[in-house]
Amino acid sequence: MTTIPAGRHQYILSLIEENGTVNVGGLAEELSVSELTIRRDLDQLAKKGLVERTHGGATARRNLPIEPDYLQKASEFPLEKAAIGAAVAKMVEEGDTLYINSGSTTLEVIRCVAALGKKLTIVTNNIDAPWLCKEFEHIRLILAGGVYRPRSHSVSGSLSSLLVSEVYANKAIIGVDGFSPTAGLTTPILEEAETTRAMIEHTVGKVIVVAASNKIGVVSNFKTISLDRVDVLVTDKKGGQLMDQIETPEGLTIVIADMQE
Amino acid sequence: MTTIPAGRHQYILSLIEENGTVNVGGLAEELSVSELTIRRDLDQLAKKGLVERTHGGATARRNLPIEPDYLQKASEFPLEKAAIGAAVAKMVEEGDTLYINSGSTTLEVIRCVAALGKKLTIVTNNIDAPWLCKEFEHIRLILAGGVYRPRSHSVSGSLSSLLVSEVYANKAIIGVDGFSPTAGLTTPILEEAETTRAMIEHTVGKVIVVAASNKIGVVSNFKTISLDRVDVLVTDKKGGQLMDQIETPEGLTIVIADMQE
DNA sequence: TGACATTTGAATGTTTATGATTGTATTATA
DNA sequence: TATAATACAATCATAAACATTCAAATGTCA
Repeated sequence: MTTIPAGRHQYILSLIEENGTVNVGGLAEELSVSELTIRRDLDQLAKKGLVERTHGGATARRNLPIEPDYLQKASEFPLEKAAIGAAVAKMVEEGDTLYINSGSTTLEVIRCVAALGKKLTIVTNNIDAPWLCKEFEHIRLILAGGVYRPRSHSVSGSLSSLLVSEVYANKAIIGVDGFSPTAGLTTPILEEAETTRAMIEHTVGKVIVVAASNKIGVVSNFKTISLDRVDVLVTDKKGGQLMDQIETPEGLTIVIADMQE
Repeated sequence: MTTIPAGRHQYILSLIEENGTVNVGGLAEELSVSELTIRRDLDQLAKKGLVERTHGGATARRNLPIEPDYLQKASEFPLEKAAIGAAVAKMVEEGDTLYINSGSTTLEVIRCVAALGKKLTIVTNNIDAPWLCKEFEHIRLILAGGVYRPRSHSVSGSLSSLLVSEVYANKAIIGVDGFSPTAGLTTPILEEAETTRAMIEHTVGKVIVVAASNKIGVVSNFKTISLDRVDVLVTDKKGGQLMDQIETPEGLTIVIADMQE
């Protein structure tokens, strides 16, 4: 038996693949190392997104294997994001061409929208979108080009706008880092803001902004557009309460995504 | 037991193939050399992309989370492709801007080129490239946009050419499905041919074609360009033998990628 | 033969992995 | 809900693996 960490990791993964779960004590005995070492192994595998850590062991993970820090962000408000994704999916109609920008919330939107089974064209700068859509014949996916940004799993910048300037969509689904009545939509990355703005400018129909409650009232670094171009805000229950306290602009529809549903 | 490096390398590879992992101490004892020598062996194999180096040993190279059929294709000539990738990496210089089209061989090129540690700009339509480059700060990766094609893990078509028409590279590294003195470079997909042609037309330096022996003399469906625009062909040993029988065009340099090296 | 490149091993200081210890958090059971 | 058992997190010391540099042995070519 190999005595190197990587060998243990492989073995643990194969065991999880087979049984669905593993427990710390059993592995420690079987591999003749301390339980502490096993815990560290499992933590490392969990950080890579290969297993799901549980009390006393680990279980198989079904979702995408994606980057740890991104994974963490993606699982920040999983229920809220899933609810928002489902709510947006209801607004999409057969034949739509959708602009969808990058972000963990909009990735969830892509997942829900693609699962509808409707014929759609999705134009996005999210690098994970191909992975989600690879099996769906009914989705025509157009990826924006541009400079790759690992941290945000996206491409952006002026080269992205080049493609966007040639495509017109009838709906835009936009995730933001800040949603504020005064500052409008804001993001922490200049290039992302530019690409998102280009998307909105080339949308002839409704602009739908998705934002969980932790984005409401927040102002990030770079402005995308002001709120008057936004038609619909899809948020969670808590976000709806926050919006009640704010003076909502004219013509903005607020949709509360129900998590119980 | 032979004591030459290449012999050890082959033995180590076979052992990894069989067990999934090897450890430094065990190999050193088994092969009667110092652990330092084993480490150097593993480092060399890792540099060629044949194994994955870990603390204490090495493991079989992790596979990308990619489609089965693509995976199968990618592992068709793994040693040849790794050798070709390493050979191309030697031709790349600090500061280069590279066009690299899609395909399993060129993906291997990206892996080798990215591992060099040199500051580079890579422009590609291969959707798996971000995954390979996500940890490399020294690589600026520009992804071409366009319509996503799941089967080939790429984006292509006229929207891709839009971005390509704005970027000029000083080297192009092109994978093909057919390499023929009479028919030139050919691929089975029209859009891919268009995107590849655009890349070559926007390259001011050398055009390097990579093709394992199973592509030499083959004619696929759609022509990319004729051979007179190709400066270098990088192929494997068997491919070199095939090229000897063919009348090589003027000005075409043929590089044989050595697998033992 | 001599100059040179390649391979190998030794010596060095550094990084990583492991296990013991302590106290805290979580789960199970009465 | 209270309590015991288990799993955990945090810290430290030790050991193993590592990177780096140098020098010796080996092979190659002129």
